[in-house]
Amino acid sequence: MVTKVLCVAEKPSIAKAVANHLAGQAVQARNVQGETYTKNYVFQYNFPTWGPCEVTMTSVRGHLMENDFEAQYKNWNSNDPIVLFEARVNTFVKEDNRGIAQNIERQARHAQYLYIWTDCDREGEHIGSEIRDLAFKTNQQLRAPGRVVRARFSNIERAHIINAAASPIPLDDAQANAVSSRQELDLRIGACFTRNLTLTLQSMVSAEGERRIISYGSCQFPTLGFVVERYFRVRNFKPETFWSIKVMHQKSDIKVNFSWARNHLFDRMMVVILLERCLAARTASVTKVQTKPTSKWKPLPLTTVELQKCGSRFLRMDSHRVMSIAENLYQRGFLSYPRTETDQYDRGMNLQSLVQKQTQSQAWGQFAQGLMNGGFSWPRNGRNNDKAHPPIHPVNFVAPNVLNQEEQRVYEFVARRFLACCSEDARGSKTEIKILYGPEIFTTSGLTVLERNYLDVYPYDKWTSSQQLPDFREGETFVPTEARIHEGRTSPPGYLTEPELIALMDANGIGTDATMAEHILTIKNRAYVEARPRARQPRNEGEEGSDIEDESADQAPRGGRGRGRGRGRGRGGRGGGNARGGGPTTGVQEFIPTTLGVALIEGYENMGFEISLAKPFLRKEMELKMKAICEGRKTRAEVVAETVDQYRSVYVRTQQRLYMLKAAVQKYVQGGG
DNA sequence: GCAAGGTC
Repeated sequence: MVTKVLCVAEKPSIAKAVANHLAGQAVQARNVQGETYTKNYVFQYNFPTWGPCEVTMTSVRGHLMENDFEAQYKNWNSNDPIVLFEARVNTFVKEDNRGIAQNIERQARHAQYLYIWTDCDREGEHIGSEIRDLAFKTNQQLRAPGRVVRARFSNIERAHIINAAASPIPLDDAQANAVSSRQELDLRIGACFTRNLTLTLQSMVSAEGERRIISYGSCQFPTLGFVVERYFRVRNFKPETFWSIKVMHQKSDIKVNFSWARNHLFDRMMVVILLERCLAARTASVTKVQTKPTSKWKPLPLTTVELQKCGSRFLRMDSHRVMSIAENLYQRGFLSYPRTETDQYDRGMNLQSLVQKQTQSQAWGQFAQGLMNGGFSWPRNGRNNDKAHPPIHPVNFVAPNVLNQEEQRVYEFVARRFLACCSEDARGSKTEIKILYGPEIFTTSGLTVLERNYLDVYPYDKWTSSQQLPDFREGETFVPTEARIHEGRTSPPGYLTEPELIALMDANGIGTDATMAEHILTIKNRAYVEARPRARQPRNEGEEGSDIEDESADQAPRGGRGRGRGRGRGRGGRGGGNARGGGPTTGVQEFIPTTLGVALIEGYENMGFEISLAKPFLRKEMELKMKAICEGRKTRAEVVAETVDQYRSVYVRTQQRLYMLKAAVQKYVQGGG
């Protein structure tokens, strides 16, 4: 009797790729009854572990199962929401997964082995356990040891897949349990708090005929919290005046501006005294002239988070839009899988063949050809590897006329980013000049770009030569042409932009690559925040904490706009901001909380619990607990029990201080702002 | 009518 193996992948694209690799040719797809996307692939394969086998390769579409409370808890009004911490939760096949579940049950019936090919991450492990449990229903034999295995793979290169097929490993129940504990907790906590908030506040915040839902979730609330926190930092900002010394020297018809090593001081008298000492010294002396090579590093391989941030910055698309377009391009076979945390390419990947495909392009084909002719350089390695997917890259060339405008922009960005990753860093030469003027040090620097390299294909990065510096020699002295005091004012931070919000979520573990854009959409849809295009230049990257900007005269009036106008709509549309007299927008969205959003966060904050529902710590704690389950330090039951206790206690105390939440809503929403 | 996580 021939040995039969059932292979199941997490998504149709993986099933197809793996089947073709193992079969060594394109395998004819067999339709699954009533299914549009899921196919079965039947072929022969000689597994080193089991010998020649008849293989059926199929797939699911993510999680198969759904959790919900028992029927008696469905009615919001007949139960106190607190019962949801204890209520029985049932797990069942999701409505639109029935066909897929049946397919697995049918195919498993005669299989000797079940080979799971879900992604190698926690969720993948859990999906694998769902598939296994379904297969057990029709085939008890599979319960014997060694009959259910999984593949360890992190990309779909042929050699890698063949290798994975040769070395099956067991499914990791600990990881699956970690996920199922998170599912149960998110459901209980989310449903309990959401029902309570909605039942308590709905009448206060809904317009006539409207029945607004006020939801709580372990991801959406911290996301809102970030927006509100920044909003208050902008509002509470008090500008301060500072002073600095600016030195200019004209030499060989070039005006050179030197900047003060102390940057600036908040004490004008002190600056006056220091300037006087400089002037008293009359001459400045050059203490250092150094020219050395410098480079601008090429970008890292593209992750989902980075794609979303760049979408906001360069493509004028919000994160949700970018993701749906990338998803579409993936399904049409143009881009690789768009949900990945990985910013390293596996050494075994044949990147040159991917570069080769891009030589067809009118726009960047020539650059790609240059890489083929010896310009190729292996991409840098970032710090992340989810062991499930490679960085986002173009898998096939597509002509622009096949795509609509937005698709073109996304495809072009991914392609250019990929080619930039495969190029050399840009090279330049940097000159630093340091002078001593009286007791004070001033510096200036100049940059000459020598080789643009990756910059030629990646216009999203800017690096340009500065003005040529005149010749200065160490020890040389001169009388500066001009030395004066400059007055500036600190300016408030801007409202939170979408790339900043995504960066905060990423850094705090709020949501995943696949869900961050959805959480942002949720807080928009719940009317907790409003988004509008920012009408000014983006702030310097990585300076989120810096409130200092030069040139007070050039400040846009970003602060003191008063509190958000709450439920009022119609503030969208372009050019909503008034900075710089309605100047051009940058395409970056900024978020402002509505009165409701502020009230929710402030209401909970005012309750003064040691753990805040609006801050990311609870989510981080959950992450740690999941890790504990994965490492065998805790059981699923322990984690669920202790977390439920923790939240129940928060919930009970919330009820005692519900008046605070109502007061905050009263103040912000009904008080008219 | 609730969450967050997969996936289309």
